[in-house]
Amino acid sequence: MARKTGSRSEITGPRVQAAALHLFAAEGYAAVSMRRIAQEVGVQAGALYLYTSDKQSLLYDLMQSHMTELLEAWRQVAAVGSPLERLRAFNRFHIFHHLDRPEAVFVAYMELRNLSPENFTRIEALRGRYEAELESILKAGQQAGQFDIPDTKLATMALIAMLTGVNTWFRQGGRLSRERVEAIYWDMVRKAVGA
Amino acid sequence: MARKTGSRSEITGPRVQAAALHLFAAEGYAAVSMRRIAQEVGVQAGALYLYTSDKQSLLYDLMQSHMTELLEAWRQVAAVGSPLERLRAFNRFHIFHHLDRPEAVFVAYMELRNLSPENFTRIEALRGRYEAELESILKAGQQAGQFDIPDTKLATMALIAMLTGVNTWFRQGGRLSRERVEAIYWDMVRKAVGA
DNA sequence: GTCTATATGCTGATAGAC
DNA sequence: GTCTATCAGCATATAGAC
Repeated sequence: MARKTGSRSEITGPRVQAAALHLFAAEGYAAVSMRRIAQEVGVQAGALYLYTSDKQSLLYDLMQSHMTELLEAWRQVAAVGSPLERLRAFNRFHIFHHLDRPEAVFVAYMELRNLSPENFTRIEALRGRYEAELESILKAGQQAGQFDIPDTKLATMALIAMLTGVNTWFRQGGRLSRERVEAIYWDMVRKAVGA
Repeated sequence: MARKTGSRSEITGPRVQAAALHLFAAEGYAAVSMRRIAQEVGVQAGALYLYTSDKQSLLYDLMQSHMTELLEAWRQVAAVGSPLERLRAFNRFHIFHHLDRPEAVFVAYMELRNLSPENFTRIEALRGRYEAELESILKAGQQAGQFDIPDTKLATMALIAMLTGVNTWFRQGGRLSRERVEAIYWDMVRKAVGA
C-alpha cells in the first residue's frame, strides 16, 4: 500500500480504465483531470501516458468497449422464435445489461459531445447497429401481422429511450426487484406495439 | 458594432443567459469558460459578474427557469376532462414544449451533476412536481377502470423517458412533421396504458 | 457598465532521472 | 514502469481605472 514505485504494468492499465470510467461517470469528462485519474489509480500523472495516448483516447476506448460489449452480449442471447418472443428477449436483455453497468451506460450517453468528430462517428455507427437489432424485430412482427406499429423507426427510438430510462431511477434494494421491473416494462412494451 | 464600451444593462443580462445556455448545451458546463461566454456576448469576462454571482448560479438560474416555465406552461393547458383526454393533452404538451426548446431541455438533463448539492435538490423537487402531474393522470385513469397499468410510478417514468427521447432524434424538416410524431407517440402511449 | 490588470491555481502533456 | 520537474496556457474571480 505504501509502495511508491514498482513494476505492475499488468494491472495498472485496467485500473486506469476503471478509474477513468468511475470518475467520468461521477463528474463528467471535462471536469476530471488526468491528475485526478492518476490519484485514483495511485500513480503520478505522467505514468498514465504509458497506458493511453491522451485523454480523448481514454474516453473513446471506454465508449467503444461498452458498445462492442453490448452488441456482442446481445448476439449471444438474440433469440430465435416469434417476433413476440424476440421482443421479450430484447426487453429483458436491455434492462438487465444496462442495470449491470450503470457507469458505462451513463458515460456512453452523456459524453458523446466530448468525442472528437471521428470518434463520434464511430460510436454512432455502433449505436445504429444496436438500434437496427430492435427495429428488425419490430419489422418482422409488423409484417407477420402480430404487431400493430404506425412507424417502426419511431417505435424503435421510443422503446429504447423508455428502457434505457430505467437506469435513471432504479435503485438496488428499492421498492421493486429487477425481475419485477422487467415484467412491468414487458407489459408496457407488449401493449405499446399492439401485441 | 465596433462600440467597445457603453451602458446597455437592459439587454446585456439576458444576452449573458442566452449565451450561457447556447454554449452549455453545445459543449457542456465544465467545458465552457467564463471568457468564452463573455466573448459570445461581446464583453470582457469581468463584466459577466455584474449579471451573475458566479458560474454555478448561471447554470442554476437556467435550469430553474426551465423547470418553472415547464410547470407554468403545463398549468395553462392542463386539461380537464377524462383521464384519456388529459393524457392526450400531456402527450401533446410534453412533445411540443420540449421540441420548442431543445437547448434548455438538454442542459436540464445533462448538467444535473454539475449543480451544487443544494441546487440539485431544488431542481429535483421541481422535476418531481412535473412527474407528479403525469402520475396523477395515470392514477385517475386506473381508478376509473379506463387504464390498465401494473404500476403508475413506473409508467410515469417510462412515459416521460419515452417522450423526452423525441428530442434526441427529431430534426426539423426531416421525414416526419411534429404533428405526425405527436400522433404516432399518442398511439403508443395510449396502447401502453391499456386504453 | 465595462474595461484592463492581476491573484492564485489548475490544465494536458512531455523530458529525462532512476 | 514510475517518478519529478517543467512548459505554456487557461481557469474563476476580484480590484480599481475610466
